[in-house]
Amino acid sequence: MELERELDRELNPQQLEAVKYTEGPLIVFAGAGSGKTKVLTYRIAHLLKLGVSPFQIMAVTFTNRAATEMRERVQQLVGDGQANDVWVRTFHSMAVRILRREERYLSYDRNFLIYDSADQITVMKQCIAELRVDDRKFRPRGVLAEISSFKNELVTPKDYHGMARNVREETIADLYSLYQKKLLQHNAMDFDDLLVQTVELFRSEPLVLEHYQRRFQYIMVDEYQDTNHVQYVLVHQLAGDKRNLCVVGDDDQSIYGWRGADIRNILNFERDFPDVYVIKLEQNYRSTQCILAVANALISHNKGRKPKELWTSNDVGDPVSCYQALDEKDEARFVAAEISDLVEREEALYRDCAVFYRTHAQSRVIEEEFIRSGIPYRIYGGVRFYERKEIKDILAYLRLVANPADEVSLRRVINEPRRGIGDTTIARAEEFASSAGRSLAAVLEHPEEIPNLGNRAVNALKGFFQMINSWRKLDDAVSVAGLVERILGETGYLSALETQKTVEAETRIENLNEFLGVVQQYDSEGIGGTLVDFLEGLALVTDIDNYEPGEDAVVLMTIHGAKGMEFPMVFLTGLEEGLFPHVHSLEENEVEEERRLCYVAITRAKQKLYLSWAIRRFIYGNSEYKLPSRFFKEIPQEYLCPVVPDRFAGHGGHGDGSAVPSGGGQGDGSGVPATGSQAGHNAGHAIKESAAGEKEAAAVTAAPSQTSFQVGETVEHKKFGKGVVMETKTGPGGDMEIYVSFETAGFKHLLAKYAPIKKA
DNA sequence: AATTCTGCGTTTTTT
DNA sequence: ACGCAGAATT
Repeated sequence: MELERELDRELNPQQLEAVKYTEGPLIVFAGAGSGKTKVLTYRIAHLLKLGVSPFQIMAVTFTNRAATEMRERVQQLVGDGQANDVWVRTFHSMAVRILRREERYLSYDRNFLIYDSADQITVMKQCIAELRVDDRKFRPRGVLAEISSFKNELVTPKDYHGMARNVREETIADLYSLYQKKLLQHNAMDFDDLLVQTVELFRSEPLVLEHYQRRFQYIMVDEYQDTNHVQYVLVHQLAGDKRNLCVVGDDDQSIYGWRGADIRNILNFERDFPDVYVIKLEQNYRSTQCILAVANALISHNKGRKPKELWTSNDVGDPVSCYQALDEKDEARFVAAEISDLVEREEALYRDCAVFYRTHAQSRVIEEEFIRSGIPYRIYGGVRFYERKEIKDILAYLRLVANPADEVSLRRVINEPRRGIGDTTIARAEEFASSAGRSLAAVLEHPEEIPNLGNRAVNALKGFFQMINSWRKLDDAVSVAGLVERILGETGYLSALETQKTVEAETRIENLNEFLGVVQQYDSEGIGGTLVDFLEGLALVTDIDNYEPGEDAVVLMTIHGAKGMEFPMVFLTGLEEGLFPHVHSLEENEVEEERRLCYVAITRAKQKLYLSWAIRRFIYGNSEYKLPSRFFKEIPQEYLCPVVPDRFAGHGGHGDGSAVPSGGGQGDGSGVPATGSQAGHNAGHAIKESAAGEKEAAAVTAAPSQTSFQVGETVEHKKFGKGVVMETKTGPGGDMEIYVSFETAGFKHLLAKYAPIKKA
């Protein structure tokens, strides 16, 4: 009743149709900013109003952010009680949920962990080493990328063994098999496995599939253009014969081809379901006419797309500003100055502004400039908090507690902090494990059985596992935060950092405290609460999911990260040939995907769009000259407005036109780093010399006790040749240190015990 | 055994 | 420029 009125008021005819067409297959081609999320949320609300149980509705998204947003908006429409029971999840979290629930059918243990890409690389490196494969030809990242595409296509190791056509492919097949074997042994799945295992579960257990098919009467898929083959199969399995499947997407926004997304999934939907009902949403509610005209013009250069053209009843708006920067620093200065102006003139808040770039590497220069100009900002993506060493260490401990088979974590922490379990010990255990046909983890738990192991190593191992096992017993009794505190204390990890007293160690302690805060937060929320749940949450969440719209800060992110968002002011940077479109995409017909990426970036802007490129850019350590992106040429010039960089004229003091800022900019750009780096070098040498000097001074007072070398003695070094001992002293370990002046090699500081020297 | 040094390949995008 | 792996150094 109330909802009905709201539907009529809030939705345009096409949107309304999409909301009300609930039975049978439906595809909604939803252009950028056409109210796609609105349709999905109202559709869910409408289904609930019709009396459909919330348990019977599933909405699948690609990001947690999209899932959260959708869930919240449904909540606003219908109230908490019902909204919470609707399955609004990402593909991966949906898969995990099903797998955990149906663990009895899996060959994995119920506490299986999710391996992230760093873990995957660790495992793959082991596989490569174990098969004695040439690690120049087969690099972990590359092999994993291939394996990932097999998984996306549901090609098993066995399948691929049959398909391999040459030695290289056979090797890949072997690596694939071994990799899967190891993951199973470690009781871990990678991201792709989550989906593959679910599909396989449904294939081998028709009754289980039937259960989910019966349960989920209405299925909606967001961003359908980004589904890959596994996801496609999964969706079709779930939809079953009932076919109450509604997919929403936009072929022009398909930007995950590199991850196996198959644009044909959306283009061929009408073939898969001949009776499909098709709705197109072409009215844009987000952007100005200018921005939209630019976007339309650009995307029209792609072939093989569904013809469509967005329109809007919004204002014409300002033309799109273009800036030709001298280099990446100049570009950053332009962005910073423009944002400062906007905020000063009260045309925008910081949080209204977003800066997009093609690659993460571009963010640093912009960040530096923002710091200099005092602009609050927040970078999403990039080096994540959870990728720092200390965080990975504590996580590895937690993972090992949750999952004894997790060899990747075991190796990581077994000697961290140092407890006398070195490479030799591990190597011996490995040897024994493979000869006995047992896993490394299993063998290490009973060190007395390992041949050739010294008492010290045996005791160290026993101590280590006693510690781990004591935490395992605590697992359910104590909160995750309690566990973290115990681990940090009992391992001596924290005290080891505390004694270091370096700035770096301080930062690590701070990071660990921050992590503890995250854990305490999790504990206090009291949902689920188990260690496994906690670890799973971390594995499936990314930085970009933590976007806080309330914070007044400029947002910096890659264009991929920006998908699904909108900002009043958008700065799209680095529009250069080779960067955007990226070199890696120039060969094949991947330029179209780059163009779609550019289209996505442009259509994030509501009010004002800025495009910039740099004539010269520092890349891979040297300065390269760049050409403007081809995308500029694909936009009609009448919508563009070049920005004359007069704001920098003050630096140079010349009076006119374009020569001035170039002079001023170059002076700034090249002068600072040149003197800076030179000073850095000199300072480096100076510090080394003075340090040596201090040691010399100290050496005078320290009397050499059990000396085998004396000051003034002539010695011969294996590599440095003849020299004269200038000073001797006793080092911290009681070993003799000597300072020798060699004839050819110069002055050296050596440790008598190790250095290959003898009296001449 | 652990730390520092050196040479090499490398970066597109992420659940 | 940077991070990593293996070598050199302490």
